[in-house]
Amino acid sequence: MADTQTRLDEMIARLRERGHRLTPQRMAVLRILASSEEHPSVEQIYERVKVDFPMTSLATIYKTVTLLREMGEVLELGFSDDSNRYDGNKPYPHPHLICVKCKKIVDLEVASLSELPQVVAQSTGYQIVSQRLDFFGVCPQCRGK
Amino acid sequence: MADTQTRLDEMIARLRERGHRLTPQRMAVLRILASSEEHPSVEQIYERVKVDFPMTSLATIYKTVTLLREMGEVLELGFSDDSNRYDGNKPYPHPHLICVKCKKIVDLEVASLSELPQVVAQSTGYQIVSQRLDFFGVCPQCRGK
DNA sequence: GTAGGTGCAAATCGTTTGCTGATTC
DNA sequence: GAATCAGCAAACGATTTGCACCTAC
Repeated sequence: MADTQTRLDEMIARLRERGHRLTPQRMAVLRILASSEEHPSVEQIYERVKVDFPMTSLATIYKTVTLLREMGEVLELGFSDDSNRYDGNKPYPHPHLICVKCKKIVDLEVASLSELPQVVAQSTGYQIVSQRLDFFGVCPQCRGK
Repeated sequence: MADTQTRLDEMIARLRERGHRLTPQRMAVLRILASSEEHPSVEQIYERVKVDFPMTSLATIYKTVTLLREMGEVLELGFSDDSNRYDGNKPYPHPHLICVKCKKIVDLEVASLSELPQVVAQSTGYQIVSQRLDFFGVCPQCRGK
């Protein structure tokens, strides 16, 4: 994975290109998304931003995250029964492993998964544009309890 | 796939076992879920039930679908940005192919996908309890336009 | 007869939007 | 200085819930 600073600079550059402003609140959101491994929810980003900027509103976090999603700089993992989660490190579709107990989400590195889109496209005639590969389970930490 | 009547009888039996009643509205929902290939939304089920029972309310459909989901007799495909979709034929997790244009959802039969849970479990130490494998693309019909 | 179901309306919850005043460039 | 952004509150849309009446068993 690219290091945090590089990714942060990348996102900043993309925003500037598009003529967007870099407010302190927005910078805080970018920093969290560039550095976090745990695929935070908007609410979690909000709580962390509030430490430095207590006046920040939830709507502002939503607006920045939505903007980044539309720019393709953040991957949204939507859940119909829970808050959506966001990945600013690898903003393209990739497999995830989700703990049903602690809700932790980690990236899943399994070589055979990367060829799936082509296999599916060939065997179905669909033009594959995206994918969502989630495995739900109990993580080793939660199993121990 | 089991034929519609068999699946319908199965669901009816499971409800009876649990002491649930078979009202006309509920029967209509069961029939739709047992027979439909297209993974209908609650709203779509509602529209079809209303043809025969115009007094039916949306809440009733929701309650029946929720009951069946909790019993494990229906698979819920949740979408954070759209209505959830339901599969009463194969109520266990399996891969789907989703057309991003017409929203059609079809089952995806690719042999290599079925071994994935074990592979993931072994390589990660997680105890896999479920999965969600969705491929998004443009179906052949929509590509033609 | 009674537990469970229906229909209606109100509540919920994550997310989005409209607007006004503030701020970045 | 002007366009964009922040903050607030209200709106949204899918789903859930509370409750009074009804009906399958």
